[in-house]
Amino acid sequence: MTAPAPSYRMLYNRLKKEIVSGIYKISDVLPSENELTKVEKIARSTVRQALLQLEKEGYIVKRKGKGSIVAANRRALGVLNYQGFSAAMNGQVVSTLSVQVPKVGQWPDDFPFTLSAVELKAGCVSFSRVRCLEKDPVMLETSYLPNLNLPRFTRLYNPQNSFFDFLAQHYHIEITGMEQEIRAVASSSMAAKQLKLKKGDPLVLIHRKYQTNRSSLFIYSVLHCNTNKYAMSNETNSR
Amino acid sequence: MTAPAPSYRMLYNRLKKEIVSGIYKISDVLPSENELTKVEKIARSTVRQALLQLEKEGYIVKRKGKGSIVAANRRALGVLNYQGFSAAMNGQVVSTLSVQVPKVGQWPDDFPFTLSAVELKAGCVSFSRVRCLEKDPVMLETSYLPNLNLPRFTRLYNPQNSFFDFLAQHYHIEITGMEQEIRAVASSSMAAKQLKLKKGDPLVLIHRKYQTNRSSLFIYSVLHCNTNKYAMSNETNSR
DNA sequence: TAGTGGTCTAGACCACACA
DNA sequence: GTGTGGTCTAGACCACTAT
Repeated sequence: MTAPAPSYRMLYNRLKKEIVSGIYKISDVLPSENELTKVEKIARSTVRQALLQLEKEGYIVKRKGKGSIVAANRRALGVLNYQGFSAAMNGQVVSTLSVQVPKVGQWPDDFPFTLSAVELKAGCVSFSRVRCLEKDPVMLETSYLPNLNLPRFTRLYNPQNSFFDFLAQHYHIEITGMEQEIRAVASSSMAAKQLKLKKGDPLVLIHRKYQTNRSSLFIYSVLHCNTNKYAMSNETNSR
Repeated sequence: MTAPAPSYRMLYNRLKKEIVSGIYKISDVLPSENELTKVEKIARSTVRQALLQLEKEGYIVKRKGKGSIVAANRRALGVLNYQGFSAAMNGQVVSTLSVQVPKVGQWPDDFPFTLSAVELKAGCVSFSRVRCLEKDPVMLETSYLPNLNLPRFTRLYNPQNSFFDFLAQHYHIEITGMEQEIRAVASSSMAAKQLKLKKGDPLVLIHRKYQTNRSSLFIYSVLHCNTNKYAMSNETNSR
């Protein structure tokens, strides 16, 4: 059903795992491109494709003459992550609280994305979590996905664990892209409560739509972010 | 002094210019990779490097079996752009107001980035502009750069025009990367006035540091964004 | 001087879109 | 079937970093 992962993707996954799990630590240097070329028995441009993806997502920075240096281990795909991860990494205090366990229901009436007829008919599985950095709640995340070809999801998934890792292990679903919209809003009483803010305090509100390797499966997230203490940051490079 | 641009970069610049200037319009299909390979007399992977950069910045989307399709013409490098560009593009109502013309002075005391001794000593050139979409002010942008090897900048540069284009044409300075921090804040009276908001309304505040092809030259921007009508958006893809 | 990442070539086979 | 972008190979020369 799902296509076999291309080899650059497999190398990317392996390296990402080794960074996140701490086998490579911050400021460590990854094996060089030539080294990986030899060991993995793949062409250098394929190695570079994997490293470019890791760089794009902020796991490594590449320095000419030096190598690929581990930067931080992000949780989020793509663009926005929490600044201050190095501090968080020293203290290791990153935690996740479950606010609403996965439940099956209808899509919200005010759902901020347009849904296909198939998605609408399938109904919706949703769950909410609060992410904390150094015990400060910084993000309230509600995730939505269509109730479609995901047997036993609500029973098997524990929101304390990585959602994307779970999807990969149980259903061979991989995230291949994302689009998002970012706004500043006054916090609702619900969000304010979870993030320990006063109602009306400014929040960054992010709507995300993730693409996956199942071409018609999309995953949606709504994020409320308290940026008082930790800003969101990212980096892009052209060459 | 400045190195000659690599050929993928030259193709990237040419295509970007042709998209921004309207030679290619939204939903037009660019010449195929094979076509560009022939015409430009460069290898396909070099063509792909240029197109990948355009895709990363949102100028095009690539579709297997179809081609590279023009998406929108962004003003900003990299990550965040204003949603609703298609609407803006139909009406063509994108305008820039000069709030503060370029002036030489000291760096602000509360400057949000750490500066090198050289930058500090050189002093600072700054200017402010308001960007409007459909006559709605959506962004107040203040740009800062060190007063260093940029002869006659304050006399020559007109803030109505593209800053990056000006840097490229007069000094051969190209933007090669960017990092940014994003926060939600309550608007100051100054920002509220320029963006036609009430003081205290939520704003997206962005601090940006741009890298250039001059290895020790950085350009800084502080953006206040009104996201009531137009959200900021972006897209990332892994494959 | 040796090793690194950056750029580039000239091919190849594949899955997908479309007529 | 033809053309598209996606993946991949096996080389090459360069600029930069470190010793």
